Amino acid sequence: MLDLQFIRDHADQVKTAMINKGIGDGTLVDELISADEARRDLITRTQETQTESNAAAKAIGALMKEGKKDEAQSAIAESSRLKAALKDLEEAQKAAQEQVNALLLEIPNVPHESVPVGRTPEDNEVAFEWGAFPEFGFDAMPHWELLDDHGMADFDRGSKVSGAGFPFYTKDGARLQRALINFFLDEAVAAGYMEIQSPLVVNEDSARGTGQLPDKEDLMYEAQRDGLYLIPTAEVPVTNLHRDEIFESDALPIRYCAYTPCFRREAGSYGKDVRGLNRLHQFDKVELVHFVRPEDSYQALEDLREHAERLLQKLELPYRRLLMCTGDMGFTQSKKYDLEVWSAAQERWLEVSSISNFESFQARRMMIRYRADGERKPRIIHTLNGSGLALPRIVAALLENNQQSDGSIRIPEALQGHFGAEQIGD
RNA sequence: GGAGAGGUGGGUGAGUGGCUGAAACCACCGGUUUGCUAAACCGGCAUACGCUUUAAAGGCGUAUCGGGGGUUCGAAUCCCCCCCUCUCCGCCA
Repeated sequence: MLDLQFIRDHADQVKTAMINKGIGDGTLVDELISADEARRDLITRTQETQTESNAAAKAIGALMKEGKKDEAQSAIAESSRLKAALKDLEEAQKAAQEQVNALLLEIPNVPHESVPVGRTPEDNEVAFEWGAFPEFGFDAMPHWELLDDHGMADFDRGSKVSGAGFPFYTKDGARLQRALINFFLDEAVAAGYMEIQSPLVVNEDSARGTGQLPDKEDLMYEAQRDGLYLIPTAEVPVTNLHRDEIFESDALPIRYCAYTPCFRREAGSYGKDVRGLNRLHQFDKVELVHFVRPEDSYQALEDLREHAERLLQKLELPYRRLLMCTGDMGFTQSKKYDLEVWSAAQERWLEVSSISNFESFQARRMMIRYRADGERKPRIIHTLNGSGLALPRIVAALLENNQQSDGSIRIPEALQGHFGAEQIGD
């Protein structure tokens, strides 16, 4: 969420941001500001009454001690009267606070000035392209056929055991998963990230902290009986790791990498968009998370992006980088890049990484702060995250792009050590 | 899952209804002393919110002793629910 004071001081800027993100016409901002005025008025009145009440209670204590029972008695009557007034005020104040909170949660983050204004995915800016599309002298097979030919995955039995979107990986398929996970983690650690393993379920507070609640509960599988959610991304547990903490100034930046399975309920479209590994309910991902000082966050975004891109280059996968436009970037982000790899048989781009700067939007809700040198008041930090990388579509592109005329699949050199072979198939 | 004991400021830890936003000690920051270090001594040291010409700073106030609710004129202290930690038992990778 945004800082209320910031919204008050920059109402027009926030309204423009909402319109550019395609979220309402900005009238919510005016509603919020007037709700906040009402709230503050009630707070002031409540506190004044509370002050009187506290003074009265204190006086009663003193009178009792001196044995002046009669005077104490009339003071108690006065105090009781104040208490009744206080109760009404407190209820009104609580309601006003809730209204402000609810409105505040509906105000999206403000896009960075470098973000292109636009409404649809067509308005995203292709900022960079790398690598050449492979040329085949034969009919290239989509990855689901390649998986099948090499016995690398079993979708049918996955459906039987769990449901659609929960494949088994088998033989070289399972080994390729393991190789990629290790490759991504090793690269991240070499780049200075601290490797951690996180819980795969989180409580409600954590889901709220990173913004999955209250609006996106349909995204997550829920263990209702225990009040827990299966994580849709490691972003949730890893960012919440430092919820309600105050860092010393020399503790930042902190950079984590974490491998986790991710669980997503989202019922997507049908047909070839969701064929094979294109869209799953459970998939594996290495996530990168940064906790940084505000002044460092845009440099950190570029560092994060470059790290993710280096992985694609090492895997020799043609990719492009999109700078997401205001309308397609999401509610909580202030700037976001997507990386998409070229899937040679499907002849389409597949999103494999999403890299975002949230500025203070997440950290404010989670109260993650740091104490700047010489400053008394703690400041909200900035958080960022990005995939480094998500596996299924990497596997899809890897298989499709590297298929050979003899039916075998070449493993990129950088991955051969982790995989333990130069190719799949004879 | 069963039984018991606990959760107080960065840490240890006092505090069983008004004198406690909270003793004391440690850590940390500033100062005095000092050839340097150490020691000693003095001072400071939570967070959020509201008000204050809301630029800071300062001042005033309110709330917070795991979380929520209740009793009371008044709660860290009494009652209820929940969460967490520890010990023992059970179960288990």
